[in-house]
Amino acid sequence: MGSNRATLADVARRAGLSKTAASMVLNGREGTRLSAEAHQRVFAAAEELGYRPNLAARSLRTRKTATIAFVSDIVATTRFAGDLIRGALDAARERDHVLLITETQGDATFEQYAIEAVLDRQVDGVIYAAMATRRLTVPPAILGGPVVLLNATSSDGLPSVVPDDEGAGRSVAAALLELGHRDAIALIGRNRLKEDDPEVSLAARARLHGIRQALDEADVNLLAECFCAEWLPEHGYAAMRGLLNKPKRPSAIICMNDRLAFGAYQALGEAGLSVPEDISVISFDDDPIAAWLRPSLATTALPHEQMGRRAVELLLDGGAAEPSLVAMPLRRRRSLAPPAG
Amino acid sequence: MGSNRATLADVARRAGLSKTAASMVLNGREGTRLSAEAHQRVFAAAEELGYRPNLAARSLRTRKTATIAFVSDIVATTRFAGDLIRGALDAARERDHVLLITETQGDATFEQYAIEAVLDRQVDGVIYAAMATRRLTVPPAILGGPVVLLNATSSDGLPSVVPDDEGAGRSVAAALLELGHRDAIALIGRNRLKEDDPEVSLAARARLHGIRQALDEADVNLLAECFCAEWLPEHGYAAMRGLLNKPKRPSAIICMNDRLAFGAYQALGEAGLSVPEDISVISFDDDPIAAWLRPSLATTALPHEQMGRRAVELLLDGGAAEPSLVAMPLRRRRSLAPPAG
DNA sequence: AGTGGTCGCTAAACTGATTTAGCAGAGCAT
DNA sequence: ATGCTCTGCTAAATCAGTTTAGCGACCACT
Repeated sequence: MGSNRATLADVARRAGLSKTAASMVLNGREGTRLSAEAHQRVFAAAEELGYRPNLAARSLRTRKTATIAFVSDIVATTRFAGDLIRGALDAARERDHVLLITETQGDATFEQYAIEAVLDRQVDGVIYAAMATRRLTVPPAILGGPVVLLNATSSDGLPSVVPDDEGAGRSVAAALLELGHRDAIALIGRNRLKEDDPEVSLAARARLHGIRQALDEADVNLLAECFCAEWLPEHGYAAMRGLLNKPKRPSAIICMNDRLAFGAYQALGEAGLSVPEDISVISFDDDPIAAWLRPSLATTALPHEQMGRRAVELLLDGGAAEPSLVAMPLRRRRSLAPPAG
Repeated sequence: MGSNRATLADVARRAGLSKTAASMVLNGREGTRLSAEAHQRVFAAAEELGYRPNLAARSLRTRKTATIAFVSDIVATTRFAGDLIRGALDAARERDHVLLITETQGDATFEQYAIEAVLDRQVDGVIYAAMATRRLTVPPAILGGPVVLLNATSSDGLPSVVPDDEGAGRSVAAALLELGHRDAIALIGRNRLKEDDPEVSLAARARLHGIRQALDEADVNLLAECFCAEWLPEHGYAAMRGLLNKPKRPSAIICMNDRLAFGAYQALGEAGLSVPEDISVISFDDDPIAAWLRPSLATTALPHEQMGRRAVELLLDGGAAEPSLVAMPLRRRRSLAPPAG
């Protein structure tokens, strides 16, 4: 692609100057003593020839490629990935960079390949992204240059970007307390594995912690806590059915994510109960289905686009090594109401 | 990143040979007359030094970068995008290529920028992808090299990859006919704009055509056809309510996509009707929600991963200029049953 | 002895930029 | 006239590969 493009030498020749002069003018180098007229001639020549520098040649010399690698474990299985990438893409464009994307699929061989591929291309930095917020170990090979962890933390003291799940937990609990819910709040989605193993999830523990903190402050205890093997609709459905079989019916449900809430809605619908008149529901993530549900589901949004953007900013503009928390905004929707009379 | 890496000159020196020899051996050039022993020494030296070629230097000379640009309008933000990208990523890796991703957001300025950015980086080819299957005009700037259209066609006679929506329409109708549905099949999701303007959508027209074709062959007419301004749950909900208000209740519903079907489910649930005992539902796309619904929704899957893969294959291995259709497999799920006796 | 061919290998050019080191000429002071 | 600085610019090296052209040694044949 893009053969027969004008080179710097062409520009210099047309301007009647040397390559050196042309290079300096086009790069806006300060402290050079080229005349105003020389500047004019170079700019004019570049313009006329439609000159665009050959970045391969430039980066051979400068070791900069204006390219960032976005290495992730699994892009495809979650549709949140798109927003992460989009945020990164936007921020990269603003800084005149592009994104080289690779996926490891959690496979060591693929990871090895992905890392070699990006290092061979001399990227200026690596964003190492995880699809589930978790702690991980960064492959040593990429530590030679700038690295930012996205949706993950590590023990290497690298800058990282993660959502503020604990804050989200507090918001969620506060939203219910505010409406007057107190002693009949149930929680769906406890999960030992996710809560105890930071390499599986950091979100579960943080969300739970935030919820507990806000409830404790108001001196409120949870009515019930349901454990779920996974955070999928079918588990939310089963948990909700279980709750409805108990003597005391909850006035509000907190689901650990929107898919669980979706399942809970199904169980409530079958039981002939209506949201929010009979039971309020609130959850986490702001999955697209949250807005599609009837009634629309109140939730706290994972700020993926902002996170992607922040990661690029940290990488290129530099930033502290401690984790950078991105707020999860509360989306108040129709699934919330004060407890029934 | 990756400074102090061994260079070809280092390898050559260690092997006691010239750069030329080392280059030829490592590239497996045929017709060269280097001794077996020279080969050994070069390979050993490269291995020992952990040599990896500097791709910037190589591509400066060869004008190949082993990099493909993935330029899309707003693909990266939709939940299907992940699969498109993943398929492309996999196929690219198999051929030792990587993907440079940019997004135009349908904005001419961004598109200009994206195209310059990838051309400046001397990519070996461009995959130009659209979020909605449609006809579009390719920016002339990228026509200098290989281009493949993904989820789109154009009048430029470029190779392209699109889903077989017409075939999917036939499968959907056939699935219902097979179960015995005949005179009470309703369609939700007619839309003039999508059907008539190929720059908006190619899917609507093709799906409709496929459905009609299969029904005509069986000499069956649609009971009703509902027009929807958009293909979102709320529109499916409204359309379904409208259908239930009519004297003759349909035995089966075809929705033009899963989001419409989701809305239809909501209306059916409120009306106290059950799927599939009272009404069968089938649709298009295989959105993740299709499997989460209760009962799970039968649908035809958009083969995004395969499409992404095919696009890379066409680009690198060459292929015919006519559109390459990728089959949309039917997912038989619980929302289908014979019409109620 | 001279010629031609093959074998195994290398020197040097080349890709297109950036960057270092330095040159020619003008102006000024001594 | 000499030395000095300043101005405005350029030659050449450099980055790390690929590729072209060709060299010296050895052998066979006339």
